[in-house]
Amino acid sequence: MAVKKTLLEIYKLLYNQFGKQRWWPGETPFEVIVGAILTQNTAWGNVEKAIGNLKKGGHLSPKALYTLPSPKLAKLIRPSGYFNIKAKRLKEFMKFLFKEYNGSLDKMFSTELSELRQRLLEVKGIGPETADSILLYAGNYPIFVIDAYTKRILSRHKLITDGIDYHSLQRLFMENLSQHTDLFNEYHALIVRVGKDFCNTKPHCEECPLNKLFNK
DNA sequence: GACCAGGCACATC
DNA sequence: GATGTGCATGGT
Repeated sequence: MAVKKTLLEIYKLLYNQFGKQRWWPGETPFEVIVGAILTQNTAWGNVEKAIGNLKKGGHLSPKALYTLPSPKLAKLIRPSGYFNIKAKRLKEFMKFLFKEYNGSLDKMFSTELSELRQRLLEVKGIGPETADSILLYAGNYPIFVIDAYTKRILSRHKLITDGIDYHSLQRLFMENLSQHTDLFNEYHALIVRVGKDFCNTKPHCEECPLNKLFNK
């Protein structure tokens, strides 16, 4: 199986089509983390509104968010949906950050990759995708993020079976690509890009640029 | 008005 | 261990 070749071809095609994505859309590592939690099963546009509210109120820093009362937080992030549960999840992360690293992202991100990943997964509300988004896009660790688009696109083009689990798919990418943060960063961003533009819920997309690779 | 979005935890079988 | 369900807003 020429998986390695295929994955690289997909990357090149997407890169030529869309160019550099320069992800994550967020100004600071902390904003990336907040965005990663808020975007769970939610359209990014709604997340931007929520983040805008936090920014406007001066709450978008570890200390500020740590001390912000949950009900107030929930109200501010209302546009991102699931606001009660997400307020709780953000608070869980803040408790973790302050308890384990004294509120310092630098300290947190000086932890070794697999250890930090495991610890993040122990925080209630942080699952595999959120943890990996935080690690890759806020912490610059070389880890590949899998999301709904990744599964949908590969499955539409019959490269994977539908029920594949997160870590199997993550292994597929990571074992067949060079372990570079920049590559993982761009690749996932490009997948989201082509996903948003072409591979949405409408069953088939004739215009999908990836059709070129897989004899339609 | 239905359907969906860059998940996750928890209940139930 | 697999499958189902609640969480909620805003855009198409």
